[in-house]
Amino acid sequence: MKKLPRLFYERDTHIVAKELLGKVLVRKWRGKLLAGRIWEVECYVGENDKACHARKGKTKRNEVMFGRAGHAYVYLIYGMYNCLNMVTEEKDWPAAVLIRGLVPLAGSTEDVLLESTKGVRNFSSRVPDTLLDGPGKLTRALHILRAQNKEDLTTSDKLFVIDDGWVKPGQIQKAERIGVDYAEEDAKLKWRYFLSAD
DNA sequence: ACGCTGATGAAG
DNA sequence: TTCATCAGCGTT
Repeated sequence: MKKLPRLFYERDTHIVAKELLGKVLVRKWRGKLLAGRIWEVECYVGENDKACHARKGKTKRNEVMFGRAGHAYVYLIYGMYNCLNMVTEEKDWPAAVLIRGLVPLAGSTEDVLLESTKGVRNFSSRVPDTLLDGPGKLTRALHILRAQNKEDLTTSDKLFVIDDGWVKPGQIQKAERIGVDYAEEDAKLKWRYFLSAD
């Protein structure tokens, strides 16, 4: 199965976001394969988006968003959690898709995920269904840290996305982004996309 | 509803 | 150098 190519990411952020739903995020860590199906995402688009980290221009933290599409943007939030984004669109147009939720894949993957989270601080929840249902939780479970910032998802063997041919059930749902109350009128934009439970 | 936690960027 | 602010999570 092939990694999604550069051209997949080098498009309108909303198209990339919606097409990422149902794809499989793969992380290789210490010889283990950790994976989940992407279920919920959010768009952050350009310097005019008041919720986007690039709203005040390029900084050391967000510079990867200004680069080529297909790279990972990983940052620390609330001093405790890492968030994973996929950089989209053309160079110098800062935009990305935040990965908010995954569904563990059936079979051994769940066991591997559980095994990989043993001993991780604050990891009291051991139920697979609740392991990956938040942007900070999924990075914790897949061991995605700021060391993975700027990783090239189109060439990396440690972090990438594949299309396994799975077909989405029903329609893509749409809602306001979470936790962006500070973004004034942009807080109301329905730029969160997710699949409904089946 | 709140505490945890520390990088970030803006102010001084 | 200090300070308020966070794209969250878990427990009350």
